[in-house]
Amino acid sequence: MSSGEKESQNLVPKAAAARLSLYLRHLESLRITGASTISSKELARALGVTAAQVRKDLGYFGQFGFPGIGYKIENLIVEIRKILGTDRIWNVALVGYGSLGAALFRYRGFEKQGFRISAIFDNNPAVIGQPVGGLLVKNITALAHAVAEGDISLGIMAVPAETAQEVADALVFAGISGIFNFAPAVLSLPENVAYVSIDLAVQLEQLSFHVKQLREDAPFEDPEQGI
Amino acid sequence: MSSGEKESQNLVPKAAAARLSLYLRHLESLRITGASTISSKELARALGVTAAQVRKDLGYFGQFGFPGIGYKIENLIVEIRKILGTDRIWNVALVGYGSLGAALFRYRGFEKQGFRISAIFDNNPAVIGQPVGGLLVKNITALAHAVAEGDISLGIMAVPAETAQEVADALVFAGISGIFNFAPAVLSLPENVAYVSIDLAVQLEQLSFHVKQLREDAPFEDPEQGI
DNA sequence: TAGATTGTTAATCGATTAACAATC
DNA sequence: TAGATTGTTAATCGATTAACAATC
Repeated sequence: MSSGEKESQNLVPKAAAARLSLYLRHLESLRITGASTISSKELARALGVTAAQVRKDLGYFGQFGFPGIGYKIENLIVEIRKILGTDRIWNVALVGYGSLGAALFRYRGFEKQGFRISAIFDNNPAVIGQPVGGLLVKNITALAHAVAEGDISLGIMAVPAETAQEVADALVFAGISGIFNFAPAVLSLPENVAYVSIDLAVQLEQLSFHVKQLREDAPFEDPEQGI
Repeated sequence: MSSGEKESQNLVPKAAAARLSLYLRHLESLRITGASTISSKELARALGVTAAQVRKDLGYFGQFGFPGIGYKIENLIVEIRKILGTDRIWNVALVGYGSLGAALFRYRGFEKQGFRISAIFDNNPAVIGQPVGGLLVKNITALAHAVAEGDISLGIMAVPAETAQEVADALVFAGISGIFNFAPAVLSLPENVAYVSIDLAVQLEQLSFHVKQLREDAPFEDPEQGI
């Protein structure tokens, strides 16, 4: 508890970090247009947020802009990548090679951002040993060894809810630093393991909730309704 | 602008609605254990939130509990389903039958919550006409007709970023009420169309960011670190 | 220089938590 | 009755927005 130890803790709203990814995505899409600078106002407009928020979000991490000019796109891309940790390659273990796991393995968007699925695991004898894009699906019992060998620090879980906690425990035991979970379950993890979870059904439920809310707020069919 | 028109607008924090889905998920998993009531404290503990938050979240929608007792699980499931709009079947159009689209179609979690993918569309001649689990992949040009015919009100987009906006426009034109988007793009949609978006690469970036933050906050390797 | 735009402080807004009377 | 727990108000906390001096 010496002074300063809590300094770096929670100064950054987590929503700010989430927006950083979206800024990056837009900046990368701008590169091909040949633009070289962008203002917080333009970036905000493209993302549907306020200019003040763009500047504040970036301000949590440093000073990247030029008054009167804006931000240099190439430079900002590099800086945001550093912040997010995608200025490097991350080796990722995929656990669960069902249809979702297979789709995630084939998904091109990951490697574009430096995430390389370098090992695949399952517990199903029918898929263990199967060759997949240059890899072999391994028995989940080989996880710890492969993680250590392959310098793997992230795990993607595409397994049923029933086995989710035990797979998570195995990933933690293997020494993984972060878990991206698709199983519809809350995982208990040690504090030093990072955690992002998506439940696809929950997201669809949110959509139906929003649809319902819109209908309640506009009880009479009025497709051209203004502000 | 007559009085009262804004009443139902934004009394409910959107984070509250998101948690409702998680409460529901946990309650459903409890059913098989035979428990019949649960307190806000127990529910909170299982989800990693505070008991006050559980009560407040539910309080936005009504009074579902019994002082001194807690909530009746069966009853609360029914009520949350009503709130989320999953007390009915939603027909869903899946647009984009690549590997992600195929995985989403096979995903069992959707139908459990009442979402039925009842039509599949693509623009690729190689997959159009292909039979898939009792359906045929249709040409995306048939969207509007099929949506009207099939009482479809939600759309899932599993298409590349490049075509995302035009697919979204087609869904809107076809009269869809909500879009679940997996394309890494910000969509422009009319205000009366609900919208949930997941960018898988963005989620992985968030994970690497959190891993990086944990490492910065604990510069010296200390796997047994306490609170 | 005048116009544009940043970085940052202060003001506002919204969401979470704590506390407790009412109820079973 | 005593103990448990809700629903809700008030207090706290955190995040967003507005404003503006500094800068190019």
